[in-house]
Amino acid sequence: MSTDPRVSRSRARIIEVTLDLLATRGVAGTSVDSIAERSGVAKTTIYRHWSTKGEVILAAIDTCIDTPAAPDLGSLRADLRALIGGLCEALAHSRWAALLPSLLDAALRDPEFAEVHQRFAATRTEPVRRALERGIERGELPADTDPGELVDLLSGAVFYRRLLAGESVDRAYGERIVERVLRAYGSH
Amino acid sequence: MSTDPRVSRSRARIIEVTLDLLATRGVAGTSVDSIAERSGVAKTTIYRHWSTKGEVILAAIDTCIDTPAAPDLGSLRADLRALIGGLCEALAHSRWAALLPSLLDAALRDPEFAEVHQRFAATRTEPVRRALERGIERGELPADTDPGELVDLLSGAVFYRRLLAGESVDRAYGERIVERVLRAYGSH
DNA sequence: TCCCTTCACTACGATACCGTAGCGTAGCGA
DNA sequence: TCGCTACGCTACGGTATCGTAGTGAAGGGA
Repeated sequence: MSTDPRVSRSRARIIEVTLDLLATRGVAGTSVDSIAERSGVAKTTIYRHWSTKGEVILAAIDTCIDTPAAPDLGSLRADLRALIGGLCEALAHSRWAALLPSLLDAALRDPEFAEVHQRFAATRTEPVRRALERGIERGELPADTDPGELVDLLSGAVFYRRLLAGESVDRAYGERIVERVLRAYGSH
Repeated sequence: MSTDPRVSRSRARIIEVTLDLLATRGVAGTSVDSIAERSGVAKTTIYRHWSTKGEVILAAIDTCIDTPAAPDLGSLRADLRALIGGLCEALAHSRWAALLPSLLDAALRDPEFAEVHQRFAATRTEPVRRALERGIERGELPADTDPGELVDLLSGAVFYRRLLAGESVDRAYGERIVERVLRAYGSH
């Protein structure tokens, strides 16, 4: 009952090429024909595995979700430096970052894409939220701190710089942002 | 040498409908045929005014650029509250906000769209930068303050909340962010 | 009034794309 | 070895889209 190696090979090639095309041409610019051509997998085979273009693309994007390493390092500062620094690196190098603008756009008009984006965002935000709550419990942050606002400030700066301003971000930048934001909450 | 009223009428209708379509269907989903159909202006007429679909869309987007009111209110806090509050309102209600994700995506692959987005971003950030420089001169901010970092934090939080998290932003939220960020720079 | 511009309309040609059908082949597992 | 499954290939039908051509009507300015 194990999977036919031909199946997994086809699927892998299709997903791989689809991700490449998504990164360079975006969701709207990625066609099934181009996936077939670039992957060497016949178009009919693609439709044997997924019944619709949208499903292929969603399946490909789904493979990009990477849970950020979220260790409990014992202090809010250390946790945030690790998390936001990691976010910067992901935004600079990961596949997800390359197709994020396209995903964002698609999510506006298609609930299925919206759901995938939602899942991405949650995966990224959740560890930050947990670190913040630990910080509140430890007294590193005021008890009435709004975690959402902090997430907006931390993640926002990084995303803004990368997506809106079009500049690069690295771990050092992320750590600078963490230091600055912590100061706004009285953490020294 | 004044313009034929028929010309300006056609142009206005085309731009108007194009903006509507861009907001609902995005850049990729907006076709010349649909613009013609919805506007009542013949497709041939559209091509009399612009030689390419891309030019029509760029012309439409161009009309969305609105320079934010940038008064010198005498204090950094007042200036930022006005500017970031205005940004929140623009993100919540303006046409530009509705087509921003699509523009962002298009800018990744087309230098013409990138240039338009660049102009948008500059129009928005420039007044903030100037307010920050005035704040540094007045001593409301440390002399070695990096204005870019502040812009990232202020605008970033707002954009992140609206575009990435998909929640709404209003003037009150913007002002909260301003207060929080100012605290990080020792302004009380 | 009269001429010139702009317009709407229909009809194209060309291309790209989606999703399907049929057929013969090659690889997998028993 | 042998049957079954997945595959590649070619060829469709249907639709959407871009951009162009030609014609006749309507609106604007002198």
